Amino acid sequence: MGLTKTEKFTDKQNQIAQFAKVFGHPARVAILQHLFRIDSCVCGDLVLEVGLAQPTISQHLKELKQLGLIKGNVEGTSVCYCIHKENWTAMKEIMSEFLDQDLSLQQDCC
Amino acid sequence: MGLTKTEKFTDKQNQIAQFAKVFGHPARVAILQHLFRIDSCVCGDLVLEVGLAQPTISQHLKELKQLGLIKGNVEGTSVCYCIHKENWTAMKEIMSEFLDQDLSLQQDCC
DNA sequence: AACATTCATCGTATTATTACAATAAATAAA
DNA sequence: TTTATTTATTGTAATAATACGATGAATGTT
Repeated sequence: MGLTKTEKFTDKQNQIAQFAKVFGHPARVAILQHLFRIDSCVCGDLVLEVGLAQPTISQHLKELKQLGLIKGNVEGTSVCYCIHKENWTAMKEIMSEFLDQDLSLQQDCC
Repeated sequence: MGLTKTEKFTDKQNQIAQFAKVFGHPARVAILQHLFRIDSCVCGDLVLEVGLAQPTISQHLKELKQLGLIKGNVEGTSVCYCIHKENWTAMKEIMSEFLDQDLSLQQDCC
């Protein structure tokens, strides 16, 4: 069917998956890393930086924006993007809770 | 096209995306959480726990195994799965480096 | 106003992912 | 050996994701 059965899972599980999915493409990872590296906001040079076509970058930016991880600000003819600090921190909280589960209890039976 | 242009990105970026992608489905999140919760290994009751069909679970387990995040051990007619501790720790290292980028330098111009 | 620049959106081809029925493979139990 | 149990694999239908050309929208420049 190709349709994720969201209703079978908890809100938390769906939320983790949603964040993870947006990081599940190297272009979006590259975009975010670039936004972190450049301490001011950045616009269309992401196209040059990442090396994909402009509509493709725009599409990836849209997904990052929809999840709230970045903000976009129109500045004249270009658009300035940056990390959404508060939301990034909130996301990190959720992802860390998942990633940092206690391994010491694990039996490693295999 | 629908084909990720892996060659445009660094190994690190592709690796981050690959780990993130496997967490990008709530069923796999649920499977991993269950493997963490149960301090011994677990087999086919993941089907009951998660609520998807057996071939679907088997497919998700395969992906987690291929990335090295879980191990599977045949025990009689059933298979015992558990977290691969070392690889999980290594993955966490890589993901943390990405998630924990320094926000304090960010200008928040938008 | 006319043109240029930058980004978003639309349309669409291609590939990937998800889910499951059917079936095979492997082992245990009778 | 036959039967049951458990998991993996195969095949396939349906949906999602990726990428980009073409085009539109918005603003700046001349």
